Amino acid sequence: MSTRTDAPTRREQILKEAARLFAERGFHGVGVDEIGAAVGISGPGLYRHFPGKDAMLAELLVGISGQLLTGAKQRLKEADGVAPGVVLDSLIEGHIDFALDDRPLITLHDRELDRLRDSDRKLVRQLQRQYVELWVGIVREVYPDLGEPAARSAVHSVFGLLNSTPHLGRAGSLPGRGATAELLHRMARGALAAAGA
Amino acid sequence: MSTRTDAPTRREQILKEAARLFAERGFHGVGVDEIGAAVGISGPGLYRHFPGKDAMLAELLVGISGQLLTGAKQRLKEADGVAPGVVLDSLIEGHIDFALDDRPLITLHDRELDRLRDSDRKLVRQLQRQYVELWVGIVREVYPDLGEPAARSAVHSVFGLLNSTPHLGRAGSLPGRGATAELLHRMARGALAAAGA
DNA sequence: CAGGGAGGTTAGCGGTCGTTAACCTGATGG
DNA sequence: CCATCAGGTTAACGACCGCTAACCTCCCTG
Repeated sequence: MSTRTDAPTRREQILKEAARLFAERGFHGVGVDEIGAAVGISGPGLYRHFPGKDAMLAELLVGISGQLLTGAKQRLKEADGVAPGVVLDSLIEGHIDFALDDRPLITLHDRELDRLRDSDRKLVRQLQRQYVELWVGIVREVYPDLGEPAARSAVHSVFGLLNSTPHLGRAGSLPGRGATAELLHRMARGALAAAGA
Repeated sequence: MSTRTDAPTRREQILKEAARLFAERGFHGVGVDEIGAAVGISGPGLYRHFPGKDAMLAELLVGISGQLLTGAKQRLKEADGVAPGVVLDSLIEGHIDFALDDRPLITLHDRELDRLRDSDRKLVRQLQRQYVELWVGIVREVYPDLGEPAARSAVHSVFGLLNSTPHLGRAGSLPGRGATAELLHRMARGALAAAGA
């Protein structure tokens, strides 16, 4: 499992705060001085850790896409031979965990992609595409009547459903993390079941 | 019905192009010169039609929220006495029409709200809240076992599902508008049915 | 036919923002 | 004990951007 207990490095602090600020006010809406202030240093001090503001966004987005993909691949590998429906449940669970634990990153994920340099954007798009195709494969195993274009549309729509977590009461008005996760899971399965008919 | 056939006014041209540009590159990522160029005039000419860049965004967001709400109220009124399931279908259909016909606006809707002046933002939030509550009421009629917080979460998630249209192949890779609308509709019903169990 | 408003134009101001330059400081290791 | 270097600091530059000023040109109307 290797859950980290060490103190976060300065670089990680910066990335975390930058993600939060970018998600709140948009990439262009946040100045480097604000990011610096959020970690207790001021403005240009950030350039000791990153070559520029763009690089922070790039590292965040590549990191998100890579994490989602490798997590899914891991779950795929661990569940070898089990029923495809169970594998699908595992994928859904992984995505929900991510959406609930890293809301700012989920927000950035589909909001600021176009602010990247061409090469970075291509990389992120490629990782995203792999992730989608992995889902499409499993979904079509569970619902063989679903054509490939329809399955892809359905998967994107389920992502929309699962990524709605930032809109669910910023305050603690929602009925606890576990119940929310379970509700989202049921809805995702219900949506996919309805798609495959 | 009053479907418009007249030529769009300059103001409407500007709003449409501004919506597209804001959705593509973010509010802060678009300059007034670009908006002007998109309608064939240049930069400061926009100030003959709007008091500022903020005002364009405000009018767009208030317009979206208002249109969604009044459309839903209309559907509610027309369907008086019919089964709540049918009313829910009508709400879903209205939302899908909007999401498919005005993708840039749907994108702006949940992306640039925080760039508004306080008063405008409050207004938009109020319209959005009314829209959500209207849905929650109908959903709870159809699925009486659903508690109010769960119903609200479910509604937000269904919005996430329906608003995923911008992510469905920008090119014509998706299987036609009618089929897409039908798929989204089925998935929304499936998700809600799964939530209410 | 005068004139005035609607709807453009270009020039330019003021502020903000990303980035660089130059400098400082405390820990670290030979 | 001195050299080095990681990790800060402030000052300032250059570009960009929203907006205003000043001006021009139709078109419509009394």
